[in-house]
Amino acid sequence: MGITKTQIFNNRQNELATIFKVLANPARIAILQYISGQKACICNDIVDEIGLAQPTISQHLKELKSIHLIKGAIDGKKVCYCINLEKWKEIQDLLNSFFDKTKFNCC
Amino acid sequence: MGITKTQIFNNRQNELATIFKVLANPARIAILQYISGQKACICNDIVDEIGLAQPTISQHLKELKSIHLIKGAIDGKKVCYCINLEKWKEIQDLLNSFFDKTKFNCC
DNA sequence: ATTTATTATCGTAATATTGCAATATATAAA
DNA sequence: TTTATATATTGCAATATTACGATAATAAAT
Repeated sequence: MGITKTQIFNNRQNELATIFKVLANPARIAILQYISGQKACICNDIVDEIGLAQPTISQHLKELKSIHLIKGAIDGKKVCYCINLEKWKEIQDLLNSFFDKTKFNCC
Repeated sequence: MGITKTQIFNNRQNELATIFKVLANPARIAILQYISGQKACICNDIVDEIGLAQPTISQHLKELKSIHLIKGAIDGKKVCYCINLEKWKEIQDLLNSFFDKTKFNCC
C-alpha cells in the first residue's frame, strides 16, 4: 500500500513525523548546516557546495520551507535563504519535549 | 533516481539523516510513546494499541531496533520491548548538538 | 506429539522519495 | 530588446517505504 495511515494517529504524532521526515535526508542536513554558516545564502552557492543538481537543491529547499525551517528573501535575481530562528527553536523544543516525555518505567 | 547520494555527505550528516528517518513515521512515534508508558511491553499489545497489522508493527519494531532505540528481551514466547535509555539520551544529545551548532549569522 | 500463542520473515501491491534533464520564469546587465 | 544569470517547475526513471496476507519459526500448554 505504501501510504502512511496518518488518520489513525493524533496530530502531535503526525506533526513530529512530518518534521522528522523533512530532516531525514543528508542533503537537507547539509543545506541547513551550510546556510547557517554563511552570511550570504544564495541557492546557486548551495548547488556548488553540496554537489547535487540545481533542481534537486531547489526541491530540497522547498521541503525545508514547507515546515518554515528556512525562509527565502528575494534579492534581485537571487534568493537569500536563511534559517527561521523562531521556528528552529520551536522545533528543537518540540523534539526535546518528545524525548523528555518518554518515560522509562519498562523492564 | 530515487537513491540518496550518501557518498557525497559526511558520516555525521548521514547518521543524523538515518536517525531522523527512523523517527519519521507516526506509527513509530506512537510505538515509542506506548512502550515508554507501559511496564510490560509485548508486541501483541502494541498491535492492539496502534491499529496496524502484526507484520507491520513487527517491521516498525525492527527499524527502531536498527538504531538501538529499543531493545527486545525474549520472555517465553513473548518479547518484551523496551526503550534503550542509554541510546535514547545519546540520540537526544546528538540532535540537540545539531540544533545548537547551527548558527544564525545569515540575513 | 499436537495445539495454541507470539513474533518474524517473505512476497507483493500501492505509494513516496530522490535526483536530474528539459524547460519555464524572472530579474539584471548589456 | 536581447542576453545572461538565478531559481522554480515539470516530467520521468530508479529506488525506498508502507502495509498486509500468507507463512515460518519458536516456545508454552495440553
